[in-house]
Amino acid sequence: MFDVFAKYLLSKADFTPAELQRIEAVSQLKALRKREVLLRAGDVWTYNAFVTHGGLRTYATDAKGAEHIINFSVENWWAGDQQSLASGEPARYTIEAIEPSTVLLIHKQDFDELRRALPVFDQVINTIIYRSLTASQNRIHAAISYSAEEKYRAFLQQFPGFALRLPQHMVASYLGMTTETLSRVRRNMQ
Amino acid sequence: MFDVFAKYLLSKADFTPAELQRIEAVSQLKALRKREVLLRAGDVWTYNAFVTHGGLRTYATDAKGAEHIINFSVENWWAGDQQSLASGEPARYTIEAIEPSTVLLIHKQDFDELRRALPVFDQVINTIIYRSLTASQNRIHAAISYSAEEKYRAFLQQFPGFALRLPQHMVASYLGMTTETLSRVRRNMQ
DNA sequence: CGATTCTTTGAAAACAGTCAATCTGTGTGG
DNA sequence: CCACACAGATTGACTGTTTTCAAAGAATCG
Repeated sequence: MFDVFAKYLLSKADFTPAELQRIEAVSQLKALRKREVLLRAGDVWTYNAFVTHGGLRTYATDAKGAEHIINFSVENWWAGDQQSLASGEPARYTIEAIEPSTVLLIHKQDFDELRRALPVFDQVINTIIYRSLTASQNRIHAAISYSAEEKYRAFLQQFPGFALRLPQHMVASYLGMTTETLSRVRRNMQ
Repeated sequence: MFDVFAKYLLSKADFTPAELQRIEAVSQLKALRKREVLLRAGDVWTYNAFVTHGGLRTYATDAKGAEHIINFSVENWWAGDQQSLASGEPARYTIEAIEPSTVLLIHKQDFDELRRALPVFDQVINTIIYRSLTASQNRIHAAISYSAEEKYRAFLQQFPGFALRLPQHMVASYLGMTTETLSRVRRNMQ
């Protein structure tokens, strides 16, 4: 399981075996069943989580009980509540496994220490954060500019194949529309 | 002008005079008239820009000629096209002064060097990036979950007073609705 | 003051949401 | 293996919201 993360890191930069070992030493693996919750809204989040297998969703629940998916995290990507992690406040989002999944957890303290001690690691994390910022910006752009159909097309293009792994109502929730609307959009596209 | 930035940095962490001097050495100031463009979509962006006075907007123009405001940057905040900066690709967004403004520019190379050489600076920038990520996430949440009125209310709450400095059609564009809709939302709120 | 930009309003059309029913596929227990 | 329950997807009719288009009114700037 750790080797998935090691492979990921090595694809981003050159890590020595000693460095990888140091990272492994503070990593803990956690297997999640389908629908199992990694973080519940209201709890405080103190980890950085890397998804080695499966897929998770991060969502908010509104006053009417409707869920709004803020983010998907599939294998080789990160999950977590950045706000809670940085501020120590209770998380506003719930993170839940969509499929049977495995995540690799590194505690905030260990993580920050790794960044300080290993320049390569710091560099890699930095790049990832920037990429994540860019992705957020693209999503904002889509959300405020596109029609329902354009949003769906952009989603398919950005995550090819991924839509097949997800129930459609989750895609709809991610795109900010109802299941029914997405269903009709799909019909009109054929 | 640089003292605005120095004050900002000192409010975030302790910088020695020598450190501040080193930062000043690679900073260049640029005054912008109202409507003056700092970055035009299609050009490559190679700076980090800090706004010391005034306010800018970052926007995309769609096929129909409509503008969609991705971001506002007022005094004591940052502006730039992260995607272009990181990738070297042409910028997708245009950055333009809403009011007469002053920005402090640090070239990408100098900036990265400052981060490497000055741990305090690196730390501060890191915090800012995380905060920016959190802000993006909040905005995504609002964009996919809220009604027009809720979006406007959230905007007023998040940037109190700022709405007064902006033409309303820009607020509307930022929130992903038409000027007419925002005008009607405001009427119904009274 | 005149020109321009911004805001508001109304009416119609397009779009997306809601509610309720039906259809589909999957998996479980008998 | 079948019957059934269940979750997900689709559809139709209706409602509500937002956009579009056009025009008029207000505010701002040189």
